[in-house]
Amino acid sequence: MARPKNQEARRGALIDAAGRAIADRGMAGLRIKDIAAEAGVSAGSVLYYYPELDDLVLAVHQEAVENYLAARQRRADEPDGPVDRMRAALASGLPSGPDDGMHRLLFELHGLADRSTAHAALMASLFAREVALYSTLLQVGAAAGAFTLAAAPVADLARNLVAMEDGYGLHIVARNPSVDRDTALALLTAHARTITGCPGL
Amino acid sequence: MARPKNQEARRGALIDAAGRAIADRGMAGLRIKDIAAEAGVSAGSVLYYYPELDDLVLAVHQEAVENYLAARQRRADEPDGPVDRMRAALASGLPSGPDDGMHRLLFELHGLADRSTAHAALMASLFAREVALYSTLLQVGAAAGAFTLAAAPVADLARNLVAMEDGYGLHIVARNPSVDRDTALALLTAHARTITGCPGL
DNA sequence: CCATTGTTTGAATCACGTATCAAAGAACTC
DNA sequence: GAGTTCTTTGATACGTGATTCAAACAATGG
Repeated sequence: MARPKNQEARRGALIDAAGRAIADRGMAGLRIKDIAAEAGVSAGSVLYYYPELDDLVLAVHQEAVENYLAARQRRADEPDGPVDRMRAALASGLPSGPDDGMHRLLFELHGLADRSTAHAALMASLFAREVALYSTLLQVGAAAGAFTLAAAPVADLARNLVAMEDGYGLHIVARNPSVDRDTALALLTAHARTITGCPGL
Repeated sequence: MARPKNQEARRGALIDAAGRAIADRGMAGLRIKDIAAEAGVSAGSVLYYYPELDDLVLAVHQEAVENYLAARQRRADEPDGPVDRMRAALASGLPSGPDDGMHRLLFELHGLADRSTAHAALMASLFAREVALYSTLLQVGAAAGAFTLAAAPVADLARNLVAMEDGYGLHIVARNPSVDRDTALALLTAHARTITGCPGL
């Protein structure tokens, strides 16, 4: 036998390539040759590793969710103290601008959820984990005395934060001229200040 | 000469048909024959009225924005008193469920905004007018003494409401199992209670 | 009821992307 | 370096949807 090589690495490269292709052509305009070009191989090779294109897209979604979540967690863990951590978390949830690849990708994939339970599950998991992230931050901040939480379940406050984030993210990525990242962040932060009663945010 | 007939009506019918087709096949899967079938005509007829399919889609978007906004305004104007009006407004902003055609349509069209300035303008206009709707309600409620607004520009409070609404709407339409309409409405209402200081909401 | 012009259709054509496949190439074993 | 298997490619076949178009079909004016 022979050729035990790096199938795993190739798959990974294709996943990355497909992610880029989706982010800048959109799901609607996605062509196999774009993925191939992005990965620097021929169209045939893409099919060799992913005879079913849907599997590739699903892999892209999985990767994207994990990477995005890991990056947010990392950024939120970086600073010291609940206040700065909350600030970091808020900042990490909005696209850097209309061309933020990760957010573009996630919103595109998001759109598959209503017709695919697998994608719906990924989207739901992303949401749940973002909620968990905020829940923890709120809880810790309250315990440390930095936040005075409104009289509502922490999980509810967290869900509202994530929903607002998603809403603004959508508008930023869609190039709504009246919603740029900076104003969105300011508004989101203002909301966070309200629910935490923490003027330092 | 002859045949002065109802070109206008035909166009309208096609716009409706296209709207339905988009809502249930998605932009990605949109085929001219689906629109034709939905309108009960042949594919050729669709092209006869809209040689450029993009024009039809744009018309659909315009119609959708106007109709949606008009419906919201109507529902919000119906009750008496600022509190009930606010409640109606909040209820009118979320999809009735994952199959709410209007919301499905709007989110699909929303996705075109990043590659088309015309669509972006429509989306921005929708956002702005929803913000205006909430701004007015908040202002009136405050003037009437029903609301005690948080110390922030009314427009900012309104934008946050719309953003949260959009975020939840997205999840509902995408069939996130942990976000159904009823919980979303409860959470949105809780937020509205917080910023208005109005327990009656 | 004929002429004119707007409308509709279905068939034929075109364009483009996916899927198939045989042949060439590369890595590894012995 | 011969043999074997995995990998890659480019050419080709296939399918689907968009587009074109000539012919049939109405409605209206005279």
